[in-house]
Amino acid sequence: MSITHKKTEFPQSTRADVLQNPVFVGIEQAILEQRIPPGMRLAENDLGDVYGVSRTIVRAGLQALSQAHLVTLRPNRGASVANPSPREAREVFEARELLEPRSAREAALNAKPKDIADLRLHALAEHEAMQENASGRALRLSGLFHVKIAEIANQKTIAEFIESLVSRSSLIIALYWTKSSTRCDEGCHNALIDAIERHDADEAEDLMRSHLVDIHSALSFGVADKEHKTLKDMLGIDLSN
Amino acid sequence: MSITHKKTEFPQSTRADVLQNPVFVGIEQAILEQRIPPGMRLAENDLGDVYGVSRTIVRAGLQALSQAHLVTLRPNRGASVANPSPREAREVFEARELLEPRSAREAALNAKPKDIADLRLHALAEHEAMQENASGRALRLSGLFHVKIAEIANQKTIAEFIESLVSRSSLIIALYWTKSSTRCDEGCHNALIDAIERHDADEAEDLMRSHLVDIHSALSFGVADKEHKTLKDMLGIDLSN
DNA sequence: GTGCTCAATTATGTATACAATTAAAACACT
DNA sequence: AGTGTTTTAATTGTATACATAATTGAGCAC
Repeated sequence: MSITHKKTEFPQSTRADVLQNPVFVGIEQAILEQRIPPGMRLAENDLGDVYGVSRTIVRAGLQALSQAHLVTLRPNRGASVANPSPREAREVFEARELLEPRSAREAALNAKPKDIADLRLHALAEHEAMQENASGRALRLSGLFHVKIAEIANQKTIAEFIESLVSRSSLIIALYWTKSSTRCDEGCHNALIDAIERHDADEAEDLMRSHLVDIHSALSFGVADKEHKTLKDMLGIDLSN
Repeated sequence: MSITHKKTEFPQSTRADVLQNPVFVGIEQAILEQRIPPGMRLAENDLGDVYGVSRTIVRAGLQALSQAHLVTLRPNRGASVANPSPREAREVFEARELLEPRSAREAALNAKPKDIADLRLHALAEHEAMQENASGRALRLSGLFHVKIAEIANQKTIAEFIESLVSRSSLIIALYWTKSSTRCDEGCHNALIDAIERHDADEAEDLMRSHLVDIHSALSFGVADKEHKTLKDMLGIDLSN
C-alpha cells in the first residue's frame, strides 16, 4: 500500500532495458531495413513463435515500438507496422531540418580524431552495402550515419530525438520514395565528414541542411497513400468491366 | 510462423493506448505535480494495490513512463522516479531553448481566435492555482501552457518532443530549483499570449526564448544532487554530536 | 561491538490460463 | 445467387502462478 521512500544512487541508460527485448530489436531492424512494409499486421502469437518468447515479451516489445512510432497499436485489434501519413512524413522531415543542421554544427565543433575515423569507417561500410546491392542494409546504415553525427554533437537528449526521426524516415521512404537519386548519400556523407574534420561548423550545417532538403524533395505525396492503392486499382478494374 | 500481410486503413493516435493505463496517468500526474520526488522507489505490488490492477498493467505503465524519461527502470531492481543529472537537466533546457521559440513563432502565425481564448482561459486557471497556493497544480498547468502553444503551432511531431521535455522539466525543477522567482510565469505567459494574438512572430519567439532562459538560469547545479542531501544532512548531524 | 555469511523474505522476470472482444465461417432466408 | 444473422474460430486483454534474482536480517566469528 505505502510507497517506500528510498533513493537510488545512480541513474539511467534510457532504453537499455528494451534493447534486450528480441522482439523490439528484431522488428526495429526489419523495419529499418525495409524487410517488412508499412501497414503489415504483427500478430502476437506469430511474433512469439518467431522469436521463441511468450506473448508477455512480445507485448513489451510492441509497446516500445509503438512509442517510437514504428508500430501502430489499436485496442483489441493488435499491432501493425506504422503507416505514416503524408502529413506525418512532412513533419518528420521538417523536424529533422530543424534539429540536424544544428547537430552537424555542434559535431563539427566537438569532433575528435577518433570520431572522424569512426565516421570514415562507417561511410566505407555504407559504400560496401551499396555495392552489394543490399539496399536494406544500406538504408539502415545511411540512417545510422545521421545518428552518429548527432551523438558526436554531444547532446544526448537531442540525439535521441534525431534517432527516433531517422527511424521513422525509413518507413516514410518506403512509402513515398520515388526517384533513384539514391547515390546522393554517398557524396553528401563524405562531404559532411570532410567539413566536420575541418571543424568548419558553417559548412557542416549547410551541407546537412541541403542534404535533408534533397531527401525531402525526393519524396512524392502526390498520389494517395500506397495503402489505398490496391483498393483504387480494384475499383478501376471493376469499372473497366 | 508466417506474418499475415494485410493492410489497415487508418492510423494512429500515438499514445492513445497508454493514456488508458491508470498507472501511467496517475504516476505521470503525480510527478508533474511534484507529489512524488525524484528517486522514489515504485514497487510493482504497491502500485497495483493503489490503482487496483494487476502487475501486468503496472508494468506496461512503468515501461511507458520509462520511455518518457520520467521513471528509471533497472533490470531486476525495479522502477523509481527518474533522477535527472545536472547534465541531463542542462540538455533538456537547451533542447527546449532550441525548439520552443520556433514553436512560439509558428503559433503566432497560426493562432485562431479560439486558440487565443483557450490560452487566456488557461492562464486564468494558472493564476487561480497560484492564488490557492496549490504549487503542484500550478506547476503542472504552467507546463501545460507550453504544450498548448506547441500544439497551436500545428506541428505534432515537434509538439510531442516539447511535451516530453516539459514533463521532464518538472523533475528538474524539483531537484535544482532555487529562487522563489516563481512569479515570472504569470507575466511571461500573458505577454506571450498578447504577442501571439497580435501575430507578432518575432516578439513571440523572443519572449519564449527569454522566458526559458529565465527558468534555466534559476536552476542551480552547484550543490550535489538533492538525493545526497539527506545523507549530507545526516552527516552534518553526526558531526555536530 | 563490528563485520561477515547464509538463510529467509521480498521483488522482479516470464509463461500460461482464462475472459472479452473481434474477425471469419456457416447457415437460413428472401 | 445474394444478403443478413448466428455460430465458430482466432486474437487480444488481464490476472495469476511459478521461476529467478536481489535484499534484508539473524546468527556467528572475530
